[in-house]
Amino acid sequence: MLTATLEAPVNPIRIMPARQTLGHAAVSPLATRCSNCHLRDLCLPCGMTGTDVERLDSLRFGRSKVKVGQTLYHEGDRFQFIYAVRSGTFKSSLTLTDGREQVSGFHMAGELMGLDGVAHGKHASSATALEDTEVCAIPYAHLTELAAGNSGTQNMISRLMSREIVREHSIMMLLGSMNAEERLVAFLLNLSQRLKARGYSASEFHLRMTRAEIGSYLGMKLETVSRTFSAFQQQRLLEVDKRHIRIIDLDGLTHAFEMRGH
Amino acid sequence: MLTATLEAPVNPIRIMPARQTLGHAAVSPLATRCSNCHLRDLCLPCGMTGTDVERLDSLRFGRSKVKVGQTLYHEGDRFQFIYAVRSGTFKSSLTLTDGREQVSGFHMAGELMGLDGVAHGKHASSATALEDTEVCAIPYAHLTELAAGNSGTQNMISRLMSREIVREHSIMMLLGSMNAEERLVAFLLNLSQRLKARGYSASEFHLRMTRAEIGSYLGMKLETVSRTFSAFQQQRLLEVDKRHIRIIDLDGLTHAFEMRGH
DNA sequence: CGTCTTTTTGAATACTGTCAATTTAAGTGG
DNA sequence: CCACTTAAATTGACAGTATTCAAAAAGACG
Repeated sequence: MLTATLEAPVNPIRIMPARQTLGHAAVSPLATRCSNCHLRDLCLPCGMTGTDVERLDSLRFGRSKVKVGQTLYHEGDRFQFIYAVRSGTFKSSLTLTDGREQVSGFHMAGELMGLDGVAHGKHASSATALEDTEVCAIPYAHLTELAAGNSGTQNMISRLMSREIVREHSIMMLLGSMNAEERLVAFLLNLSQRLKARGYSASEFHLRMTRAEIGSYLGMKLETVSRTFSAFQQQRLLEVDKRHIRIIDLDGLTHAFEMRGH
Repeated sequence: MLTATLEAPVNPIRIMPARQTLGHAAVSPLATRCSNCHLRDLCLPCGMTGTDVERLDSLRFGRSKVKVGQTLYHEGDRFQFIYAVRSGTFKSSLTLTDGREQVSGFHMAGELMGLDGVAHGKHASSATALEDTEVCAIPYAHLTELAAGNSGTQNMISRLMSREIVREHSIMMLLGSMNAEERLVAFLLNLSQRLKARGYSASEFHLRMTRAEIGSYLGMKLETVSRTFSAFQQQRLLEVDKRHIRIIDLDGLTHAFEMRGH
């Protein structure tokens, strides 16, 4: 049914060298140091002490721009790097045995991708850019070396992984016990919070993903996603214009979300 | 609706000292050493080298018997130990805002519980024994100390956590993209494999959990679980007698499982 | 031996999915 | 730049699956 020629182009991604000689060479490398990064409170260094964060600076890693539609890594690729989103949005996804795609997460600035590759040395999911993006590519081997001599770093890795486990728990809860409306509310409130934490408006934002991708993530069909958006709009809880969302009645939404079990 | 007096008794669990003086004291302590444990290929030491496993023996940890219905730890409890199942079966579960229980996993011999507590220092789920059980209670602080001086141990921890992430991915796939029959087949095949890996029959086994617990885990109602079992029985794929399951037609089941998307 | 839990099954309902048509937006190439 | 093609989103009508409510049977447990 699908014409293969129309698949999103999957070009190889080049990792930029850690140190790119530019006109402003004196400051540019600093930007790739964790301790100075504007995302440091959201990203790898989150929860680390100041001295431990400085130790993190001995990590030398490259940055890479990934254009919309490009794939940063594929399910099954050898696991070498974990990636931190610097800007833009990614989705991660798995391919089902019948070839369909199952979206397993969305990632924005400061969030990590690829931790599922540690288990077997191969990426267990694929990461695709939903808009033009930039990532830090952190060599996992370097990170473990650093952790070997520094328990703060080691604890950070463990905490990050555990956080991922907890995060997935909550998605399991969502998929296992909520109806379509509750799922969509949970999704929107989660997005809203994460955007707020990044300095964006919590009440008005632009979705970077299609209805099909939202549906795949939430375990519902794209038509149901669309219908549920329309229903919320009619109830005056949201204003929806394609991918532009404005939350009108946050309490109403939250209420709809919590009224499971009557 | 529920009478509080009928809740399963939640007695405090006593952790037995690592070294209990018994008649056969000469061999008993060895049983708690990872390198000699009959579960070593499934449990913590899985994938470690021989010398690293021996280093694991410097971990001193206690064992604990947990009776059916008792809870090993509760959601929100301070996180101190990770637990390895020695014998019996556990469920982990979360409590939803409306008070209902969401089962997030089942755990059998050699499997670890509690890794979700690393993230915030509190257990993110509760663990309840589905039959009389025994666990090793491994102090997480000791484990990280050991890992600080031994990269093999550190990698083990990371791998185990990543494995948990991958495992949860597959449950998300299940919940997000399968219908009732497919979910139940996936569940049974998974149980079957895990039992086989532990030396039990892959084709005939006893379920330790109720229909309601299976349903909660698989995102369906207990009645649907029951009906689906009955349907499989009518199709001569299974023999079901309450909790006793016999797989008659493994290929048929597997086929039913893979025929998503026709 | 009676009580309570667990399981099974039926009937009716509700929700989500499927199929299809339409609209709008986005991207491509002349 | 416009015509054309393709993708994304919305909406309706209908079908199908899972849930809800209810009742009964079978175990489990004290």
